[in-house]
Amino acid sequence: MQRIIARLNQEAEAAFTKAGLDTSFAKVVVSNRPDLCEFQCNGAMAAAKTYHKAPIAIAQQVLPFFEESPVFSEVQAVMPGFINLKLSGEFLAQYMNDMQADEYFGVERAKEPKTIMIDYGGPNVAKPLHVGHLRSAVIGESIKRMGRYMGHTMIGDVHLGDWGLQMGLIITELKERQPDLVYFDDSFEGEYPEEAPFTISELEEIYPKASAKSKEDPEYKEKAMEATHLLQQGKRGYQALWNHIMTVSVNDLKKNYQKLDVEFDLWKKESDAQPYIPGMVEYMKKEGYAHEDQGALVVDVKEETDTKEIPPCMILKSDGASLYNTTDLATIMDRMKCYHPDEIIYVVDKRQSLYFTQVFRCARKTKLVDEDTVLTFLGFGTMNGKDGKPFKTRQGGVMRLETLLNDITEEMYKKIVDNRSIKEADAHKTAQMVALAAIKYGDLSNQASKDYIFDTERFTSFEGDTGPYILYTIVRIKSILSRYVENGGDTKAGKILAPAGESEKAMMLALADFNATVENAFAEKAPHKICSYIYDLANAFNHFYHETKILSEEDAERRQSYIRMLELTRDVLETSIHLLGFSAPDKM
RNA sequence: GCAUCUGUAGCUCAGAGGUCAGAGCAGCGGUUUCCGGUACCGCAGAUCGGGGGUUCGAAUCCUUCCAGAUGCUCCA
Repeated sequence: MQRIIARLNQEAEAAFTKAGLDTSFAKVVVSNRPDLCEFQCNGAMAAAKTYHKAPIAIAQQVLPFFEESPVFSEVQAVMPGFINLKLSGEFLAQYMNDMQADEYFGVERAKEPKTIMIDYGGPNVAKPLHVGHLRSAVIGESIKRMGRYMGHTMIGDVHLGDWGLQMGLIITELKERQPDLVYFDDSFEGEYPEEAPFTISELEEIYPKASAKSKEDPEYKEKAMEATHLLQQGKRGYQALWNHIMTVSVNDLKKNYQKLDVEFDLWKKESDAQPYIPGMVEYMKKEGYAHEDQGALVVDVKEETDTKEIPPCMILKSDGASLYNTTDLATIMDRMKCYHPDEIIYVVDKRQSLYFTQVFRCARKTKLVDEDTVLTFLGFGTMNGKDGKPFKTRQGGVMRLETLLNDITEEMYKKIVDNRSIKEADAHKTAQMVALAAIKYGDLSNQASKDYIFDTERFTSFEGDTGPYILYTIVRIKSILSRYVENGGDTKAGKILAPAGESEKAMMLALADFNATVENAFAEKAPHKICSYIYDLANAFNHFYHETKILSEEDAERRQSYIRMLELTRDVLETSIHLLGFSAPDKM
């Protein structure tokens, strides 16, 4: 469906044409003075110079042609040359009815759907998720859902960190503790056990211990590096252990992401990219892209327009080992080969900006991607505590994501039980939903690229610009609708009528903005725009609700119109929060 | 040192050339013959970091200074 603003632009263009003026000046925008008008056209001021006329004279010149249009109920030319516009109620009501009939509530889906891979999550094997993983998961999930809603093929890849020293460390520590395990018996030729010799909590305890030891004890580190090397060479026993580590760890990660309502299409790992490396290195050498520099193999990626020195992209370390760059480039090869995406989006910490600049340039220069393959770096800021410093536990340690989620769920549970009589089991489930809304909305309502302060008290509040407030509004609408149905009402009867009052019209205008909001939010990869949209819509509804008797409205047609409006509002709100990655209960 | 980003009300954030700079929280004052008051309405609170410039018009563009965050080949 055409955006309402696009329709208004058409009207404006027609008016300017009729007035003998260039249509390039005919631009309508949402008013920033809602007390004066709903939309405004500022073209007269821009045109003043071209036509050597006073802006107000130009405004008055086109005004009659705006008046002709059926979509406006009120048009005015005011000093210095603004054209103030109000929409006709009938036009708006028609737009509402069309919107309701549309499966996507007016959103224009992509005419040429793209295949877009989105790399987010980025957890490491054998390490628990901590708060640092939150933003990537939450932002990435939202963008993935927005892209899907727009009709694109979105492929979410968790891009698991399973390569490197960490694995060697775990194997080494395991060997110290349980040297008798068959995995360490080189003469063993039988089948290894199916059961892992450790649980996830043991694994999570082993890794930090091993990591600490390796920092203090060079000999231990040597052993871990050796183990890593043997693993990468394919040593049977280590491979079997690696499989166990993967299985135990991935199962746990999946459980945790599920609690966050985050779902990946692919569980690809850094190790999956390793087979591409030898060929890739060979190719880069042969084509002359890569050269040796201080013993390392690098690709120059600096460009003339750079305002600063961009260091070359390193492909192999001087000891011949691969590194993060190598793996990421190989991953790009893998992705191009398997999915041939039009775009790859990386949702990662913004501090990796320079690094990704290097990788992207290298991939482009060495033609690992097509010329028109878009590589997007979506860097997000740090999640800070109330003191403005990176979020920590009270003890100053890294907080687990699970702990954060549990704490906030507990908090929500108390609030829910305090205020409403609700069944124990329901309260628990509801608390989880509200907690997720609190966390995700709190995160997403900030611009992704900026650092933000995670304020538990503020995010979990039912008042103000918060997730719980949005859910409360949805629940309230649902409650009214179900009461209507209980009393024998038919929610599908009738249609939306022209608004009778100001607050009703304001709500319609808010609803009508849904398509433009979603389209823009996805184009700019800015979930916070959806947040501010639903906050406005929720406010518009609550305002309307407070001055309108809905169920006791005596005029049957008007009552049906109200009900249909509520349905549309509920649907738009629920669709929006789905795009953000959470959902609303029926009661709370 | 160089580079990037950020600086808007007491606090947390929107706004990215257009009419008095918007919210929320905190503060103060209201609204209940109640469809969910975890709501709604109002008041108060801002030389948009400072200076200079471009423009009919600048929080928004340019420039400079100040402050903070971050990053600058063999970690990821």
